[in-house]
Amino acid sequence: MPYDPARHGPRRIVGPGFHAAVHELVRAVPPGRVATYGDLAAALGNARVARHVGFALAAAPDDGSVPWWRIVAAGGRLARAGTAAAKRQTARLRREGVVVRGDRVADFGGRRWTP
DNA sequence: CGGCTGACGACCT
DNA sequence: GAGGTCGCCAGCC
Repeated sequence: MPYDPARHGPRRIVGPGFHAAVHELVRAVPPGRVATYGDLAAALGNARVARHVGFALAAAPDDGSVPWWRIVAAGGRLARAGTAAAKRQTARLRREGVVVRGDRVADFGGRRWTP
């Protein structure tokens, strides 16, 4: 289906360096707080590229310089629930005082942080 | 240059 | 709630 502004809304270009831009934003999330993929995508100018935020995190260095564990899916859900990555994320969040029940962040409304 | 690969989100049945 | 569709596009080969 071709792009149709009436159906799909205004097209916005994310542009090159997207991963780096995501990493920058993620570094700004304070400890004990969480942000969503969609929020970061919106902050980057295109709410539809939430997926790419995820891809950018997958490519992020896992050395602590990018706190990827503070990024959750819409509604406070953990992405990739049940995987080893999700377990690691849960452990790291709890270490910061974030309560996680099952695959969800408790009190998501109060924990949510947006750029 | 073409094809493939994806940490999502909104919406539908 | 559970499961499927589709839009979205940078980065890597």
